[in-house]
Amino acid sequence: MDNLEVARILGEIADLLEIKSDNPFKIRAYRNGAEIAANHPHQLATLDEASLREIPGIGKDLAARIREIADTGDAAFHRDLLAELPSTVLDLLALQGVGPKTVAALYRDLGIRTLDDLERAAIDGRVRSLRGMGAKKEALILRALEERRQHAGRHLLPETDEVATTLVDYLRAHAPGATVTPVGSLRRGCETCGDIDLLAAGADVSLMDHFVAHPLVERVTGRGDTKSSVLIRGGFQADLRLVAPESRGAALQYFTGSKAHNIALRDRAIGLGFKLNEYGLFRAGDDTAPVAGEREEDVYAALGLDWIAPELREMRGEIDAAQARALPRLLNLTDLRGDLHMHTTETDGKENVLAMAGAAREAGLEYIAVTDHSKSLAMANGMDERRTLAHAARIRSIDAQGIGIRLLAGVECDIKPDGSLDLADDCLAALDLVVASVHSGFNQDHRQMTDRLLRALENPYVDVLGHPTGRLLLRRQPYPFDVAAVIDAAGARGVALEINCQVNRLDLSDVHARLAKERGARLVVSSDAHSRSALRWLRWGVLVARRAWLTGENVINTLPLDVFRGQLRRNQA
DNA sequence: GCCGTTTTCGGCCCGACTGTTTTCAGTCG
Repeated sequence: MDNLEVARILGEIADLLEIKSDNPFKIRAYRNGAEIAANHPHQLATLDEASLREIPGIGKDLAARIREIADTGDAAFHRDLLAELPSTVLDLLALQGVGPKTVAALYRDLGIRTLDDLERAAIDGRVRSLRGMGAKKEALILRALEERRQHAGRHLLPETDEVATTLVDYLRAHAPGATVTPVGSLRRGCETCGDIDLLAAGADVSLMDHFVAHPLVERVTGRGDTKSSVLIRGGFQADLRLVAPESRGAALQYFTGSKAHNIALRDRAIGLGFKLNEYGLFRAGDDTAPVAGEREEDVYAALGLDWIAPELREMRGEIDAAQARALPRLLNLTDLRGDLHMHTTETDGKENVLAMAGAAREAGLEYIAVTDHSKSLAMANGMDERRTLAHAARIRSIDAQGIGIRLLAGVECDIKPDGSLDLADDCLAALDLVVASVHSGFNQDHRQMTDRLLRALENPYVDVLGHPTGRLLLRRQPYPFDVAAVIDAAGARGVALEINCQVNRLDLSDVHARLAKERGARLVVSSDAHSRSALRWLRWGVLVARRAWLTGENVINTLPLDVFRGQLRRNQA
């Protein structure tokens, strides 16, 4: 019983209570409990009730529920709720614009239990018969259903990584002599993954028996000696492929993809008188002795190419660059010296400045900017000018104590709908760094949103444009605006563009970040952490940066603090 | 459901936006 499963059940309880219009604070307690479980560094299932109760936010009831889940796999309270409401209504809740009240009304008055039920009702015009619903709401629901369809079956990268890691560890334990590696979109670092592809080289066929018997496996959809497919709880498909050790490199290459990259590579092989498949690179007409196959590097080398990092294998020019020996030296996580976007208990973060600084120091960072929210974000307890300056004074006073990491006093300042900033210029000027972000008014049209962002960039105290496109992966498209124009304006004014590492944002995307690099804009990779554990997310932003062909030189928070400060827009001549 | 304690009860981040209204309910963040 891992923490994620505990979190899933607590989260479902919260959702079900919400649909039932139960006490909002009780709902919050369960939701908070789910978040605690998902982010707790230790296995909750190994803690007794007294130890669980020591965790802030876990009281008598939640401790008992977590113990029950750990011991029995579920909680009676959860089962009772599911007896009142079918679990399929939880799918409705995931639709953009559909909340618990709507779900409750749909279920109670129209008997809608599933997404299919809802789609039929919306098409038939039955949804508008409900109090408070009209034609627009119906259209909204149909659009949300369509968006969901586009994303169906895909999962966020970290979620996929977590399940894959569980499977890989398990397979390695059952095949100690073999090498087991995640391949496919996960190895390429794609922002979302459709399935989990695993490669085992040098394992006995019996590994397949272990694979299909894994406790997370819900259904076995294919079972062979070299390839098996299963459905994993949580909606993942996972494939395991077995190859001989001498084919490991070729198989890694083949199963990592992308498809387009592989087609181009095989085409190149043919042109050079070879044949490339998952078993090796062979001279045409001779399948017996491979030219390369054990090491992936050798496959590329035999084709006259430098080894290409998996993140680049998307047919975006990597083969030409590899042939020209001109591939970039990609950014590494250890290159990052600073993190420029994080929140504390001053607004909606979970930890105080000192705790966040300590976690960043432990993560090996040399400096951080503390950037709590500005006043427009009332739900996050955003700061007005007075609080912003007082907070900055506290941050600087902690910094002055010398705590082994340097602190910058910043703010994440809202960009208002007209493009003005949420805090007065003299306040922004008094800080070390300002991240400016859009958090509301997403429904402006292309022209309005472009003007809004361009106007924000004109403010001389804006140093970084935070999560520039506002997208939420698998949930919300970027707001419409002229991305190239905004990138150009940022580049011209010396404003850095953020790669936000929140796992459902990853914003800028790889494609836009690469555009930014090509247009000469500078970038930063920032965690947007609201808790200590979220600093780990920097890893995902680095993957985006790598997929964007970024090197350390393109990302200014790789610089030592004194040099970095000179690169901030506010400190430029 | 959790928390604190001068309080074992009473408080718990709440404003913007939308679509439905005729003064508000629901959703989002």
